Amino acid sequence: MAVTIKDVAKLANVAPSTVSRVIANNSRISESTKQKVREAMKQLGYHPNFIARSLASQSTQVLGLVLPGSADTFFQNPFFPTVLRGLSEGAHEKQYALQMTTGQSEEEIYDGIIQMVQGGRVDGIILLYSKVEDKVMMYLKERDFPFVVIGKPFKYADEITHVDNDNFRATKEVTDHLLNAGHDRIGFVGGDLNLVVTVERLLGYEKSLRKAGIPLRDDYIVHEEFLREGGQEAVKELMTLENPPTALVVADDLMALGVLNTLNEMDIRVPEDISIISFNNVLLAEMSRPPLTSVDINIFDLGYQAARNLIQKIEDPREPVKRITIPHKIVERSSCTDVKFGL
Amino acid sequence: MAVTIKDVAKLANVAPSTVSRVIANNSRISESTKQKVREAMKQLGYHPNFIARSLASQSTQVLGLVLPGSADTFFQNPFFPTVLRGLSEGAHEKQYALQMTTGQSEEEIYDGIIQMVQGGRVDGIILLYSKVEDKVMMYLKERDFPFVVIGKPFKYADEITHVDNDNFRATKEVTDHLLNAGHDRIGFVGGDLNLVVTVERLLGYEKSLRKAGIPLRDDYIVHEEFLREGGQEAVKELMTLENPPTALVVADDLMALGVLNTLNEMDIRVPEDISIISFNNVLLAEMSRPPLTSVDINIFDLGYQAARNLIQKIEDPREPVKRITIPHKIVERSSCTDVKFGL
DNA sequence: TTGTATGCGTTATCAC
DNA sequence: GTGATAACGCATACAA
Repeated sequence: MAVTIKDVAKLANVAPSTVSRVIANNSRISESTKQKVREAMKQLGYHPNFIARSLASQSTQVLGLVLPGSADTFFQNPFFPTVLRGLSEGAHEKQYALQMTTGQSEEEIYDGIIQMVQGGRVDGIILLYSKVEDKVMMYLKERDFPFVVIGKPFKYADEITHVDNDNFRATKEVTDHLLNAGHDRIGFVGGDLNLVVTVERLLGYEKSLRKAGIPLRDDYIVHEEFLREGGQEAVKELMTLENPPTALVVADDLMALGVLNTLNEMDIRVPEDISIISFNNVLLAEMSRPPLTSVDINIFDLGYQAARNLIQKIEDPREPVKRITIPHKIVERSSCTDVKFGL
Repeated sequence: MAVTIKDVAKLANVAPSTVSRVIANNSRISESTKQKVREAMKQLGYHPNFIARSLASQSTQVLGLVLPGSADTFFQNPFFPTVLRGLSEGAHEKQYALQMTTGQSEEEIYDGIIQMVQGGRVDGIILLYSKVEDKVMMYLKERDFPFVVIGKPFKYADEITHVDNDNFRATKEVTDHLLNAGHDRIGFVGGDLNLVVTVERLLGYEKSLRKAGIPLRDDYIVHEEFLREGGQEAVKELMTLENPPTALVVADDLMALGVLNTLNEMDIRVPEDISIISFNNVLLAEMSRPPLTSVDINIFDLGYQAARNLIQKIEDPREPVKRITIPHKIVERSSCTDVKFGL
């Protein structure tokens, strides 16, 4: 087997417990023995066994990641890698590792979480999504297990620590932005209505229009998976209305890319014929034609803060419930323009 | 504390070891006691403690993931989520979890690996890249720790289990394809030369040309990070040569998207003025304008097979070293065309 | 078929 | 300051 704390103890002529204290850098150990023990560790190439340590200390230094059930599509979205990078950095800073489970069905995923939690595999959990009805969230909440949500919990938002943008306000600002540019026929292309983020964005859009005294039109609102398939149809319908919109608020850059392609096929020019503004500001937004005006929601920070706050909560259970709001910012590119001619 | 094997034993009126055997579904336990024990487990809401189990059985059911040092850019590439999905599915099928470590520097990453391995956190490791000189790989090889490489190891390729495409052949085919379409001025836009995949692809490209009797031109070969920044410059230089290429082999869809944008700015039309063929066939290839002809390398399978083969090796150490080659396929879209006019 | 006893490699609670 | 020793929760060799 590998070299253990006992081997080190023997070589250094001390008790195993002393070695353990040296590892923890306990202050009541004399510098001289610390040196002696460390020397022995180096000599033997000792590395502490995390599993044993976890068992004894009842903590694993691992954070569990829960991906949405539709992981296949979630993985496709550039949102994922970026938030993961943020999580990864936040975790790494505090010496935590990240662990993921996945499953084909909601049920499998749920079981995976239970195993993670009850099996003691992780010290805390990060939910990478927020659904309208979520079993997992309720389970964790009831068990009082440390977790944070990226996004806004549908229920009990003030009882659950979460990291989110102010999506309502962001979408309102974006819609105002279009309004100010002279648009008054503004459509909304959103994603899955089971996701809280979609709902929030839709509400912000509606709020803006309502405030401007513009009546909401159901046929201006479309919801699709971000993948191209369905999007095509929806956009075509939207644009063949009698009075099609002159501007579109699109919930996601990837969706916007699909919209862009459909419009291109229909020979509708962006931004001359229609303005588009989307969300997330991923690399794609920069690389599309035309480059997309997009709301930068600081995806990296969403992950980074989620990790940090979870770790705080793990290390001090008295840490209060928090809502961390990550700022957003509209990044202007070339997919939006003022209305130049009366319509 | 949580409910343990002892509590279950007590309730079911058996010894703890019997409960343990029921969990393992040991065949020498009578059906009746199995039922009895399972009933008790259900009643108490028992879940086995993975940490304790890991310590006792010296196995964690966790696979470690090692990302390339430049994780920031790696994360951006759609390759990553897809391979992760494959890994995730392969692991999940056999009830393994995935764990990642990251670090800012090569040194930090290396330390992370050591901790994973020596700390007993994982049963095996998957290297998500293959660099020309790699400390981590050498470390794992020397220690004889179970691991697989996604990509082709630069050294000892026949002593290290790895999952890869035949990138040499694929690039040769692709170049042949352009040759057959009448192109004879074909450029190559590749990525980081420290990555084995880049080298392999470059060699395939050269082989094809050499075989066709076309002299290699240094000024037709360009290497850039896939991110747009540098790519712009390189492509501009390439296209302002006296006799610019009429076709480009691009190492990656994301790079190709950058190339497409640069060409668009220069008013060079694809495929009318220049043909482009790239690799990976990620979602982007489909959504770009024009849609890219791209080599589908079955990224998902790379991950899936890597996970499966690693698990095999973990569960049976006598498993021989293997080289798994994942097939590729050219997916024709609209970025390539025959040379119609003499040049 | 089932029970007993020991070990997995640490941490932590006592003593001294 | 340092050393025994008992957990931590489970698996398994050995008995019965």
